[in-house]
Amino acid sequence: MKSTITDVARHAGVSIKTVSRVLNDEPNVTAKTREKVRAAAKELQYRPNFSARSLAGNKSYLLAMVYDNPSVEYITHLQKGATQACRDRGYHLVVEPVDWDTGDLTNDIEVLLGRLPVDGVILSPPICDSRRIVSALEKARIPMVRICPRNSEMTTAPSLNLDDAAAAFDMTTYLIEAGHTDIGFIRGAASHESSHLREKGFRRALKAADLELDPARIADGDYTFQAGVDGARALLSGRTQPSAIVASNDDMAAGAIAGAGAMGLKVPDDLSVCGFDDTALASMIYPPLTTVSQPISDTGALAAQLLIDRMTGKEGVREDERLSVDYKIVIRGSTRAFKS
Amino acid sequence: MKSTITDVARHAGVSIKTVSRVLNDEPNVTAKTREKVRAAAKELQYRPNFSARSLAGNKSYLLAMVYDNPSVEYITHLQKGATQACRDRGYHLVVEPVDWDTGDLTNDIEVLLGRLPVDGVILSPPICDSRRIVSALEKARIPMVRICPRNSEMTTAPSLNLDDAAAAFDMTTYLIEAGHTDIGFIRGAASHESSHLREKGFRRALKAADLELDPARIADGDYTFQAGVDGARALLSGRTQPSAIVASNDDMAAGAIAGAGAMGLKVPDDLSVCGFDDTALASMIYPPLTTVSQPISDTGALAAQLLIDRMTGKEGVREDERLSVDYKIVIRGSTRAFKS
DNA sequence: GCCCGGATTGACAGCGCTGTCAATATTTCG
DNA sequence: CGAAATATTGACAGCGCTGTCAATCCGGGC
Repeated sequence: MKSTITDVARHAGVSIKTVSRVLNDEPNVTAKTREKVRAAAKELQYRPNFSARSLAGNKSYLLAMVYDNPSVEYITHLQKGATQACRDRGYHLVVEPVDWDTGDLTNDIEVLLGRLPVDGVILSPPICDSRRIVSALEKARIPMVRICPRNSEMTTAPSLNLDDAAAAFDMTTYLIEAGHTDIGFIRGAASHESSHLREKGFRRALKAADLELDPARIADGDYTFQAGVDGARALLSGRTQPSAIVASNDDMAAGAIAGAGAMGLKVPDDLSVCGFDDTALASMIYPPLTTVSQPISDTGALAAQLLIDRMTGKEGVREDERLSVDYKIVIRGSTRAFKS
Repeated sequence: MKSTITDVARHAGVSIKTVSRVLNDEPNVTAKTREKVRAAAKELQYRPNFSARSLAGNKSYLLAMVYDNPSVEYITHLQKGATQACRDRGYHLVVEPVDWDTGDLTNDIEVLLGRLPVDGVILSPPICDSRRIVSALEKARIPMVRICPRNSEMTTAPSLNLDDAAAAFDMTTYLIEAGHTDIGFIRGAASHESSHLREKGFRRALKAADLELDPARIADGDYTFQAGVDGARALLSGRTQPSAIVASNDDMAAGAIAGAGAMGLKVPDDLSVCGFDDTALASMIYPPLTTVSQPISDTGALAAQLLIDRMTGKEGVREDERLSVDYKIVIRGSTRAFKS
């Protein structure tokens, strides 16, 4: 039933090596031979054996995506994009959730590397900033791509960056242009680089518009709904209140809306609130969130692509790449022009 | 640097076959030999080569999880549980999102099967009900576990069921006991078996309490937020209004709350609303949802476990299993006792 | 027509492991 | 105590493929 490369070779009247060449798109095969082999393979419904290929060629055709659990949506989209890119190239994606806090991270990775010979690793935040993991991978000479790393100097491995600072800048500027001059900000988790970048963009936008920033207008947070509730409460309980709040992600924006509601403030009439990430939640709450949409799925695809092309020695892929992906501001119902 | 089984054998002064036996926990090795081999392996930091093992043993130590995109949370939790179970047993999980609607499902699967020799497949809803996929797997003799299949007769492969009907029954009964007698229901997507079971449980609970069901109290839906909005609008715009609504999932419950709000009804004072699944959303909206919590992650783990144990020929795993996993009703703020 | 260089093809040796089965050690029991 | 039964170990042949390198083929220049 299951045909091997030998069957195909016999069927096509060539050597197995030639069949191998055709299947791997190697050069030095005449068009005619190539055709003959393809036909034979097709007729026999031949599928190369994964393990044999891996063993002989010392490649696994497997990429691993290592992640803690930043946000289910984020991960799912990343995965979706990455799998798609893998599939197009004959690769597969193995998922490896690890535990940043409680688990034995290093051990997890060692087990992974030791046991499964993946050809490359996609590191999503905040894992991409684990020095131990990165250096373990470097030592094992396993190619990797880091997604939105906090510290881009840590390694020469390529990374994909969403320009969080620019996005936060644009979002804040949008509020300013809508007339808001007193704007609060709720920070994300300090362990994510995005938190810092978003805050930086926010500050820069105020400065660009010549607006003072009262330190009391910045509240700590950790990307959870509850942090949004608390953040809003902190920001709104002073003697004066900001007319808008920029939350560092959608969950916190939702929390901020809830928190404001609990204090009797209506969004967007009494307070504008905007989020970040354009998660499903953003359009599931009332009012729907004005937020920043980033192409997560494309990012995942790009990561896989980069990794594979790099291994395959494709052109145009230098060491040490820093790619940026697009974003856009999505304006919905949670923000409105300032009215005094 | 990288040690092979031969190195370990030499180091321990035994044959490679004996090393192999120790590593695979096979019988017929004396405790002393076993110890010696273990020590040697440890000292050399030996890691068996995945591909070689797969090739020689005709196993891949890989499970695939095939899914369409029912809900990101659902999938993420399923994955989390499954990976964990895999890791404990030396397996890995490959994710394979496929496109139920637009894509070429059969082709996707064939490519998967042909290219990657997975040892087993976990089918999540609604993929588990694709006759073509199931029979393709059967033909290829690849073990599978189906999660919440709609049609349990389709194959003898084991399946894991969340007892949706019982959960809906309990949830409805809870509302009835809280004094509600006029209860509306918003259906899930017809393509998911869960939708039908949840409706069945709802109906059964009414009957058990001797309550009439007005057909107008059932609204169609498809598990999306918008469907909840529309469903609520439909249910509430009649001459009389129900005092509670059971939505078939959390997203729709959130939609129902929004829809009711838009009509001037306050939840839970004017209307009780409950959801299903206990997604993160459930505690992120105001009021937080009364909902049904099901151990999705455990289900994923169980699925992987079942698959692996079955292949390994473990005891206590019969063909044709139908396992149920627990659920519990989580009462939060979106429901309250009926007041006339 | 003959020789040369490059293009094409094939023979063969593993990759690192497991399955088979035969060889050897150990135990059991009459 | 010896033979038979059983437990433990090892030799060896692949698994299906790719890398290496040698063999063969082809076209062009003289």
